[in-house]
Amino acid sequence: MLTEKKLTVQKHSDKRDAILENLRSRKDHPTADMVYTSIREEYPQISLATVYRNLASLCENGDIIALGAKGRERYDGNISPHNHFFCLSCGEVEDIMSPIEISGICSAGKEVGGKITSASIVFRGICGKCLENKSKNN
Amino acid sequence: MLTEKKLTVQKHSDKRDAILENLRSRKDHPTADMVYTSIREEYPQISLATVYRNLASLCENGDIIALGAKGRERYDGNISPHNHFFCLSCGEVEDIMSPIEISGICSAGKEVGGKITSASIVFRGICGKCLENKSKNN
DNA sequence: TTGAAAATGATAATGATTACTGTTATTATT
DNA sequence: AATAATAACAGTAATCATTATCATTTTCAA
Repeated sequence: MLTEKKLTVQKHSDKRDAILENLRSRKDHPTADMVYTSIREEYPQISLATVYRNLASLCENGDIIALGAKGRERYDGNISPHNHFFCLSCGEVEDIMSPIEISGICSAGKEVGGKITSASIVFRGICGKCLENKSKNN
Repeated sequence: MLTEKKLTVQKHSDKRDAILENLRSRKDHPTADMVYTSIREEYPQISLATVYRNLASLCENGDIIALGAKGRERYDGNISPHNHFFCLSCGEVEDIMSPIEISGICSAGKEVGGKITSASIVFRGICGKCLENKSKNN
C-alpha cells in the first residue's frame, strides 16, 4: 500500500560526475538529448537511459534544476536563484539574472495548505531570434 | 520553407463551447483527459482528439490558459491574473489568489532580446494532502 | 441549395521518458 | 586481495501524453 521509496546509498559514478560538470560548464539549458549528445564525446558508449537516470538523481540531490519546460524537459546547472524566460515559439530558455523582488510570498504560503519549497518567476514570450525569423517571413 | 500558419476562419462548435463552459465552471485545473471524462457526460461520443484540438484553440483564442505543468498539461478557465502552486508529489495545481507584486520586470524585459507576453510566479512544493499522507506512512 | 472549408471521430503515429534485464563497477567487510 | 551486496550501467522494450492522418459530417456564406 504505502509506496515507500527504498532508501539506497548512492555510489560514486563517473558518468554522473561528468553530467553534472557538463551542466555546470555551459550557460544554456539543454534537454536530456542535448546532454546525451555532448557527453558522448567523453563517453561514446553511454546510454541515453543513463543520462535520464542521472539527470533525475542530480535533481533529487539538488545539484541541478529541472526547469519544467513543456514537451521536452530542460536542465540548469546553475542553482543560484534566478528566473527564466521561455520562448513559446522555439522552446529555448534564457536566464533572467536581473534582480526581481517579489512581495506577498508570505501570504501565498498561508494560502497553500502545504509547504512551498521554491518560487520563481516564469516569463513567456518570443525570443529575439524567433522575432527576427518572423519579420523575415512576412 | 516559411512555415506560415494558414489563416483560417473559426466556425462555431458546440463541443468547443461546452469545453470552455466546463473549464469556466470548475475551480480545479484539469488535464485533457479529465476534461474528456467530464465532457463525455454531455457528449458521450466525443473523441479525445477533439478535446485536445479544442483545448489548443481555446488557448490560442486566449479563452483559457495552459499552465505548463510537467508530464501532463493542465488547463485553467480563469484567465484573470493570478499565480499557481504546483505539488511536486501528486502534480495537483492550486490557485494563489493573493495579490503578489513584482518589481523589476521592466529590467527583465530589457534583458531578453525578444518580447515578453506574460509573467507569472510559479510556486512549487508539497500540497497539504501529500504532506498528510507522508506523515501517515512514516 | 450548394459548395468550400472547418470540425469531428476513430485510430495510427510520434516522441519523450521510464521500465526492464542481464552485466559491470563500486565499496564495505572479511 | 578476495568476497559479497548492491548501485550503476547499456541496450532495448514499454509506456503514455499528445499530435497527425483521413474519411465523414457540420457550419455558413453566397
